[in-house]
Amino acid sequence: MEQWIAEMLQLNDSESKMTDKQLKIIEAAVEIFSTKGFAASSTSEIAQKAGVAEGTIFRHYKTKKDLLLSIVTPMMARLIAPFILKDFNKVLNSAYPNYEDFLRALIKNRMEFARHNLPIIKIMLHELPFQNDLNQQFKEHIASKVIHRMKEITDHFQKEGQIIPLPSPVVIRLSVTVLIGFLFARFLLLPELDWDEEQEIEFTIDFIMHGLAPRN
Amino acid sequence: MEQWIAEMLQLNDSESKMTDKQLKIIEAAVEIFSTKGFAASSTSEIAQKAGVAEGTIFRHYKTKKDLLLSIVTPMMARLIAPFILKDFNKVLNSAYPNYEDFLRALIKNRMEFARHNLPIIKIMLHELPFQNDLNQQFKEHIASKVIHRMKEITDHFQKEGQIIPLPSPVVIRLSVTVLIGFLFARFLLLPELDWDEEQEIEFTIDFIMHGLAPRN
Amino acid sequence: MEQWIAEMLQLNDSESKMTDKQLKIIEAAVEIFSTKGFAASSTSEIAQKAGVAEGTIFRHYKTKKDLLLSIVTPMMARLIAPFILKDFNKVLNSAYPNYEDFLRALIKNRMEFARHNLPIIKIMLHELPFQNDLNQQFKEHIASKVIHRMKEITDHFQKEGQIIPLPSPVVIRLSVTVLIGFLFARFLLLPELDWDEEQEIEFTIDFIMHGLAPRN
Amino acid sequence: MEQWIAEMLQLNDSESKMTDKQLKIIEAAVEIFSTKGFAASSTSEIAQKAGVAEGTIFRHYKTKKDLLLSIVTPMMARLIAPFILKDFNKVLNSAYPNYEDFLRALIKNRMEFARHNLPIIKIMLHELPFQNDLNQQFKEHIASKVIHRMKEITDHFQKEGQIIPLPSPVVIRLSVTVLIGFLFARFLLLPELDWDEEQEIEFTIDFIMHGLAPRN
DNA sequence: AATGAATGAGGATTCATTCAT
DNA sequence: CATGAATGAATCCTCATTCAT
Repeated sequence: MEQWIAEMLQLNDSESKMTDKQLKIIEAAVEIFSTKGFAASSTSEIAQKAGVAEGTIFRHYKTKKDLLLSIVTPMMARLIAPFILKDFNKVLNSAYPNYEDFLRALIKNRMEFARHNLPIIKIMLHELPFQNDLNQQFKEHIASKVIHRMKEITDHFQKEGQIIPLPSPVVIRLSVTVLIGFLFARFLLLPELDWDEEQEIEFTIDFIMHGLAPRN
Repeated sequence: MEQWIAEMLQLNDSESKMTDKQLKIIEAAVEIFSTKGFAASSTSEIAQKAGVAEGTIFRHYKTKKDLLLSIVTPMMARLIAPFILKDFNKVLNSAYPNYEDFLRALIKNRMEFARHNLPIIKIMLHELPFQNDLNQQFKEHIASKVIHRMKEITDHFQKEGQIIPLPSPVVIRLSVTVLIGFLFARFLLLPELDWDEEQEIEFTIDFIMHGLAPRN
Repeated sequence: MEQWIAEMLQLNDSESKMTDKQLKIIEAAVEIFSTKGFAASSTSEIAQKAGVAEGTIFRHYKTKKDLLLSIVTPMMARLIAPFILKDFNKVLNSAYPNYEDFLRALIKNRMEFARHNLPIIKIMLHELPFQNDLNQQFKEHIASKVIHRMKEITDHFQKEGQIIPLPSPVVIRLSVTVLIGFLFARFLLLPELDWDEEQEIEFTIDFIMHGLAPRN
Repeated sequence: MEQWIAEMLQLNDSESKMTDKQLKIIEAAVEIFSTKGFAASSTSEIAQKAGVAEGTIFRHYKTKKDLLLSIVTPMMARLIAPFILKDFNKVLNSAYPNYEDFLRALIKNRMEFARHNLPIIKIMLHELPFQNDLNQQFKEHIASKVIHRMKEITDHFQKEGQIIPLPSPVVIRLSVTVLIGFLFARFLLLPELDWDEEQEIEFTIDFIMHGLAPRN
């Protein structure tokens, strides 16, 4: 778990170098928050698991909540990374000649993302409903952007006649719903199953494509 | 909120009379648990909101956890009520000549259920990952039954050639995913929107039906 | 255990008839007080063990402390019963021609008493240091009487030259110490041992008699 | 005789990495436990008397029970210190040519011990019957060792013909009973009396020696 | 930067006692 | 008489946070 956390945080905080202890604290916090929930986790347990004195946590993070935010906030950005890449439009026009390819790329990309960031994603899911600031941050900066981009894409493929001309919120909802449903089943609900991911992905995409195919 | 709670608990405890205070406690607990999460809710706050001495809570529920279970456990049963109705088979064969009708009945039924039990459903969703006993209860008594029934239904309509002969777990996952995705969006993610439920339901069903239509 | 408790309390409260429930309460209290100590015993546990509602205890005994006193106080009187029998002087002069016989009678009598009242004796021992009123009661009404009588007896046998003419407090202390030490070992310290009581008593008396024999 | 004192103090010093506050806590706890009993003492009262926040107690002692044990357990060892000194055998053979001298040394030694540790001894006496772990600890590590040593000594002096050849448990019981009886009377039962300790000790030893003298 | 002792407000829970039924 | 629901003060204990070192 260490590498990707360091990596992830360096992305965001490229200038502020993390101490070794600081990293250990984040690692411990991620594990404990993700298994017990934020409210049920104690800073002393985190300190212990991090091999750090209790006070040390508060030298780096003013409050327990701060610690949470320092974990979840950067993850938010990465959650929508594929939707805000600068060359997304280019990609949109050239790389994905059809909705199916786009879906396949998206699903695979987010799948790897989920695979490597599962604990933090869990934390995010659990705390979004309770932490108002997180919730707002999510709605304002994340959801709106994803929806915006998805709308562009949907419009694009609808114009091309590739998918059914339903209102774009409906198309987005249906697509995303199935996509997230798959990830949810794969990683959260039944992670212990022996999934044939390739095949499931194809079933899933095929399902969406037929569901959204223009009616004749 | 009072009526349906009373109703719900009368279902379960038709003989055991709840005190007035006990009911107040449950109501307060439901509201507080659902807005702050179990771990972040304090019994003293519950007592205050219920207009009851804190000790009174513990006269009726040995533990805070007990109070949670007394709220969530009966809800579990009702969660799958439509799947274990005695006359389900009859219904299956006669009332729903096709998968579409079945889906429509199911989606509408669960929609009403969600509408009337939203707070407790929230509690359930939030606590399932953290309360091991709840989780196990859910997997053993709820999920397995739903899956079992869904498999029967899927097999039935697959035999009739109404839906694509994919492995039933896949069919179930795709159907349920879309269904739950809709309920989730409607009631949890964007409840403040002005939904045209009838139309959304039709879009959703249409999407599933085309997604699962036999390929020619 | 029931009979002797009833008996004991009827001795004291010969006029006020105990309810069945009241008796049950006393029985339960004796058992629980003696195994957990007064402070660590809860009235609710007593009520439960007595098969009685919590409130019922307080109908008969105004406070938990009252309940304790109602158990211990009558036992106090019986503790010194042999020392205040009306015909004690007669007995003194006629029945016990020597100190040895007196000791033997005393030791056997108190032994039976201890055997039949062990739990209450335990309660008394444990609570005497903590309950000031009990303590005072004990010193004023019990200890002083025993000492007074013992002094008479000691004086008597010292005058007869049967025992060493030490100050009577010393003689009393040594005699009583050995006696109680034996009872303590027999019933409290090592009750599970297989005691040959007759022999131990003879050893004990012989020890005291030689220890107090006039020096030549 | 100073040796065991030195040793005893080393026992105490070795573990003293005590904070000032920690010491205050122990002092307060000893006083309150000894006057009200463990169960009737509240941690808040201890904290108050120690001039410390209540939380501080639990930083040093996980549990109220832990606090009790940290007071009583080391006292247990010191209770039998004179019986487990390494050079006890030497002492046995050389320093105490007769049982009387041994008794005198023992009684004086334990008397000083009692004088200086009265409150903790009280705590021990009160809690031994209720705290199972303490009880077991006492029986296994303390009582058995004392009895073992006493048996050696008794055997020794019986072989020399100095004391009556009764079964050693009887001899031990009688000796210890009188000794403890004296300490009990002196320090617990009638501490306010103006004791002539030297004389009482001599009376007591004389009593035992005559009681255990070989019959002719 | 790091520690860890100290804090005190707040946590869940227990308890003796009361009172309407 | 007996009940048992209700109480609220008190209990033991936890926790996030501070601060002197």
